[in-house]
Amino acid sequence: MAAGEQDWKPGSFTKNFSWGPPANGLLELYESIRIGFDGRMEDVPREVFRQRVSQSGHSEYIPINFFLFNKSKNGIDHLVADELVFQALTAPHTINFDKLALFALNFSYVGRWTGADAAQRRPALWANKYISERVAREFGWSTKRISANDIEQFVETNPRYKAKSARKLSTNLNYIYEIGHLSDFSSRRVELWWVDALFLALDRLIEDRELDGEQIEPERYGSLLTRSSFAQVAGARSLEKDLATKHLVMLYSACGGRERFSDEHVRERTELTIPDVQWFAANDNRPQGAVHPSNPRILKTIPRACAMLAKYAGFDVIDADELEAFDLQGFIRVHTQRALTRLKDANVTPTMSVEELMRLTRDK
DNA sequence: ATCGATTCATCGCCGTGATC
DNA sequence: GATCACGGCGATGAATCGAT
Repeated sequence: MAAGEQDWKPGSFTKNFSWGPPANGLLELYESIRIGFDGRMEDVPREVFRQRVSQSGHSEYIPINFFLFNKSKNGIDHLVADELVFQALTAPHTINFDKLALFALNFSYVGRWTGADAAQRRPALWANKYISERVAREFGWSTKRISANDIEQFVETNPRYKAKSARKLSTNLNYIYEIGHLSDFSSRRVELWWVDALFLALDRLIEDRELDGEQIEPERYGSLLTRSSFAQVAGARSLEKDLATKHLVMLYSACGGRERFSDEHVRERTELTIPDVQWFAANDNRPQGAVHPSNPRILKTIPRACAMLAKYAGFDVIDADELEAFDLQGFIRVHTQRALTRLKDANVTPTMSVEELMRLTRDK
């Protein structure tokens, strides 16, 4: 397995996907996922997905071989319902989805299926390395310097690249980066797509380890993420992102990792973690938002059932209606006001030490 | 184990539209 | 109006499947 796994092969990426008008971004992918999963957050047999998608007149190979995660369940190939699928099924199509999808492509963990060769488990290492080595390290996320020619030059000069030509792959990759707004990756702020990407990365890393029969304990989620290329390919780095990472990994494990999409698991987990909680089976299946009190930009959409677990992990939960019109500035205002009131109530005096002050503001 | 059928990755050609 | 780059399309041959 060793040799072939490191090879860079274009795979179906030289085949075009019919993205439609550039202004659509990755809408075609978004729709393919919705059709392929038939709107349900459950793993779907690869064969069923393919049939649904090809019947609807969309191409299949690019979604299933580059953007989604494959694994065998009871001997049948399945596509895994993970964070990317969750976003496609529960949120309208926006550039947030496109950027999350670009992350998935660049992160490049798509699992295994029958007939796939070893290299296909990481099908776009050329993109992964182009981003981490050239765009991040050399260009410092100055994305204007990305071009089909530059990609071609990068790929062609790498000894790991195994194909006759690199032109088609390069123009296709550059095209996707453009319509999917890779340029926004230069932001150092914590943004919605980045938060989702972190969850997606953990979903994929954990699944990938599982393919080799390795179960990752929740305590190791953080280091699993750190050792991966997540931080290199998820846009420009910053202290804000580093700080947010800790909170989000905690939220991820609090909600049960990949089990967060199973209401049954979440229910059991909630009853186990918070014994005296009242469980409500909600009719509303729109997701909710978990916001971290330290920074309202740390906003993660989660399955409705996870609300209690998110609160337990120290997040505030906002409802679907609120979420749709989430006003970041307003949220900050309200929270600052509350914090000031708390300080006043706590009789803050000018003679307090920094430590005392910190203790007061840190509570909850 | 064999061999035709099917699926797949790769490549090159073509029409289109942009540019000078 | 010549040239070029683009993505779409489909030909090609290799890999794999599955019926026997």
